[in-house]
Amino acid sequence: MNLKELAKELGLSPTTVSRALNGFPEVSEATRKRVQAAADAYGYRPNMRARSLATGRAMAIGHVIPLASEHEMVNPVFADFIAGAGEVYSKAGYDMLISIVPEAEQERAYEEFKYKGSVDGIIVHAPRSGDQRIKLLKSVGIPFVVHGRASESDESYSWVDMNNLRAFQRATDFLLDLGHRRIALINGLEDMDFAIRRRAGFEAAHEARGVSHDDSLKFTGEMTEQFGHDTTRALLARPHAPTAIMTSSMIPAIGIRRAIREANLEMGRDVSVIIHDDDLSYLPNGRDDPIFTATRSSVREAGRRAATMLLDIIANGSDTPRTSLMEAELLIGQSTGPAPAHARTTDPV
Amino acid sequence: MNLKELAKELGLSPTTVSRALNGFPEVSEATRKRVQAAADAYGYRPNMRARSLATGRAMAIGHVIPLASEHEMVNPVFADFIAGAGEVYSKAGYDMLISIVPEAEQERAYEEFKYKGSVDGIIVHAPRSGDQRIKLLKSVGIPFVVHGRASESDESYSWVDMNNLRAFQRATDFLLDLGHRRIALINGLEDMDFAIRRRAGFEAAHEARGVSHDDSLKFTGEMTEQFGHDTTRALLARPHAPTAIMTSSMIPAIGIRRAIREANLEMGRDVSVIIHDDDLSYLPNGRDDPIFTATRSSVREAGRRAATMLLDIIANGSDTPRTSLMEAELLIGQSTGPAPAHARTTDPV
DNA sequence: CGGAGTCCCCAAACCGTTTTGGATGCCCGA
DNA sequence: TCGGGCATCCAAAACGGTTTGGGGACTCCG
Repeated sequence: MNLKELAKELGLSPTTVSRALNGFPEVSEATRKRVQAAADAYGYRPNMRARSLATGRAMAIGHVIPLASEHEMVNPVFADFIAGAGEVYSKAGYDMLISIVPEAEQERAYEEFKYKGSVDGIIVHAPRSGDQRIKLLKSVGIPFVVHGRASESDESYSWVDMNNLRAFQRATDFLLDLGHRRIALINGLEDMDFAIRRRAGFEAAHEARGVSHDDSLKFTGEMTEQFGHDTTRALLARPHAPTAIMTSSMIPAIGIRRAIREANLEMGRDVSVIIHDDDLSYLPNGRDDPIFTATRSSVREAGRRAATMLLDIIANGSDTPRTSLMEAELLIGQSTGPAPAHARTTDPV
Repeated sequence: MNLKELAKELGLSPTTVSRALNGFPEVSEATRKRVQAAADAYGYRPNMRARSLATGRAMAIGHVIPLASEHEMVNPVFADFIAGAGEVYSKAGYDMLISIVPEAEQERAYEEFKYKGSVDGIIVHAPRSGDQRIKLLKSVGIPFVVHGRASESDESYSWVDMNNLRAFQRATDFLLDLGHRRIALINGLEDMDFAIRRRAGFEAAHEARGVSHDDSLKFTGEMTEQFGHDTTRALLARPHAPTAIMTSSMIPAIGIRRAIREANLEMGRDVSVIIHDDDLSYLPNGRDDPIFTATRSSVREAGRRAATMLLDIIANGSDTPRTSLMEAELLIGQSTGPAPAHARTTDPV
């Protein structure tokens, strides 16, 4: 059942039917009701392709999510981010288009989205240091919002981000307060923006107290369970093992915990651990008595905000870029405690 | 730059340009090359909305993924399944549309996909016992492939599934061989098809040997870390605790391991654990020496197969439904061992 | 009574492709 | 010489909506 047929059925012109259904004022209330009733009865739904061809709006948002090159890994936080964004889209009648492409083909994916006319806006995921994509998208001229920020970019653009620096600075402070002096950082890939900022927070906290921090305790890699485990095992085998470990996600933290147990040590007593918790629905850290002491910020909420922001930019234009910075909570759990006495002596390194 | 402009630029009709670019034979090789060169030079990409309006094909596949009602959880295996499917789509020039909706609104989502004309086919996720969606989709008349099967349905339809029954039967057999007689099953939600089949395999293995199995050792719930942990803790506190635990996913297994350690027991010695491993990219179980003994079947590969099958059905029609059953490997890891001697006596229950 | 203003409605153009149904010119064989 | 076949191109009609630019009927007012 299409518009023309419906119009004929009603003895009206397609124009009037269209206007009635879209709530234009040039149609009497009586006929509007009649049209609406008929549309419901026949189960009429306007064809989106035709509509968007006519209006020029695709009523869809594109997400390009990169496959980390090495293990073709898809970052598990995307699932929750997308769930948050999807909520907003479906309320607004928008579709969500997802394109999963190898790291290297991302730029082509953006251009295709634009030129094929299949989306009205784009969410940029996982920005890296000096990311080229932002420049590209600005030149392409399509509305977009970045989840995160591109570190060394002087371009201005809209973004939703968590205060990574502050979160990790606070967490590091907390460990320093507990007497820890050798703290390891098991971080995300080196050039990911979030990893850079977290590292900066980690280092700032040390420097504010004049505590030395050396690079042999800092690690970067893809956030897998394996990475957390292997790194921790190697760390604990060192003569002057760290007394605390910070990491960027729940997933490697599980591996860290495994390695600590394998070394017959106890987390929270022998080794303290602080993680960043994205509040993933399937890996809850616990509300009242969290397993891990954590900086927590809901990635699903970030998805909601980014989507809301993007739809707003599409609807109202953006003279000046919008930004939204979320602060993380610091939740004390069972995985942290004072540094063991024998380690409290001056750092021998 | 659209087709009309390009045609004018070339001094040709839109018809000829369209045919040249789409490889029709009615255009000379010379002009085809000239058109192709001009298209490349101007960076022309056909507008997908217009094209699909004209052809009637949307060149997009829809995935409706349900939000588990209680915790609004999005199943983390979707990420990998979608990564696999996405690979296939992008090679074939298809887009992927994702709609994340609360459990209850799924049917509406399917109808919208169809009537709005935004997709050519649909992948059905997470079928449940006696699922109504299959009947709905057949009546709606849109090609679809189910990831999994709907247990009590007599309808015929296309699906890609893993041999859940056989996998869990083999795994249970393996535990029985090792002398275990009290085996717990921490399974997915009761009416999920995969959970039903796995339970059936679990029970079949027991019955084949005349080993009793009682329902007090079987649990169903959403596959979170917490669920695995809490259930295991309760189990281990029982007077006649089970000596082995089977579970449906890596995620609860992590909680199971945590609970075992908290009880000062050792996995693989005091309590054996077998999991099903979906081979998620961010939670690798290890290749050569797996952490968990596991039945393994790549959900990403399932995504590839389902997508390939669906595209084939769309292209060639489907007189008879297609099916693809994947067998899981049984990988021996560190989490299993012979039943402890003191438990080998006849089951006191 | 005539003209202006409103209220409803409609015919036709348009969005950017594909596809149908020729049209043109040329070569070839009868 | 003429008709048929072939190669190459094109004009116009779809596809299913929205939007522009009126137009008729009615009311109101001078």
